[in-house]
Amino acid sequence: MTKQRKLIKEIIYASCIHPTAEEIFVEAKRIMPSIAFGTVYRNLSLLVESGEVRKIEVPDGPSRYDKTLKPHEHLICEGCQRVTDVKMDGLFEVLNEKTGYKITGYKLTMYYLCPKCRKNKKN
Amino acid sequence: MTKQRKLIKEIIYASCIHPTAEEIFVEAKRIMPSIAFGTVYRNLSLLVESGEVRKIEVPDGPSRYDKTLKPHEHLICEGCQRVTDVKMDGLFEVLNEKTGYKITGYKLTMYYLCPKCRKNKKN
DNA sequence: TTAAAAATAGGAATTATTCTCACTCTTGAC
DNA sequence: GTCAAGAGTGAGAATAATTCCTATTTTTAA
Repeated sequence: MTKQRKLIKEIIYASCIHPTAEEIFVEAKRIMPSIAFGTVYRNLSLLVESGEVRKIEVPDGPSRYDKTLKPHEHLICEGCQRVTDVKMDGLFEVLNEKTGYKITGYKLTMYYLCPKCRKNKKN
Repeated sequence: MTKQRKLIKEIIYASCIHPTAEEIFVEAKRIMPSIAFGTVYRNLSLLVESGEVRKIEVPDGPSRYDKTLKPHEHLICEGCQRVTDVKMDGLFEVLNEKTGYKITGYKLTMYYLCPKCRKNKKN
């Protein structure tokens, strides 16, 4: 684990905003000014592959990255695009059963209107 | 509904391969040689927005488009990346209940190894 | 039929991401 | 220690997917 990769992982684990590669890069550069954008991307791929970090694909925007401490799903607000975590136990089993296939993984993203945006829409 | 949009929708509805924007463009151009790539993208967005067509985001590849006749989910093979449909009733209710939020929509993609790829991997 | 509005073709521009490569760090055998 | 091999980095070029721009064409509706 190089110091660059360690730093990138720490930034993700310290953040609660599900940062984009660019946001991670900016924060990393603040701490280690020599770091390159390509290094951030390369290490993000490796961290995702090793399961230490999760990639969230966002429609019409750059991917976001998340820690993998506890399994959870994502809710994206259709107003402000902000990502929220939501715990949901036993979904894997439900999907395996419902499909009848041997599923190796899944990606679930749900959409809603967060309280703030619902309020704004009314006005 | 312009004739370009109609053509694009028909191509998607006639296809069973969940075509990419490019594949749609190639087929559309065969029938209407003057059509432009930008027109395909613009109309795909409009068709998705109106709910006539569904967009499937594929990790590490261009998005694919699908008809919306019957509700169903998608299985992507981790070997060949091919997309397969799978019917799953009552999932919306499950998610609404499990999360406790008023969900407006969701996107579920499941991963597996299709029979062909499983066989190839063994050899 | 004619003016306004909407959509198109074609290509340039943008965005997110990956690739290339010269250089710099380890690291482990001697 | 030191030297060679391999892994990883920084900087920027390249690519892929998609969106944007604009002059022109088509449609609409008065």
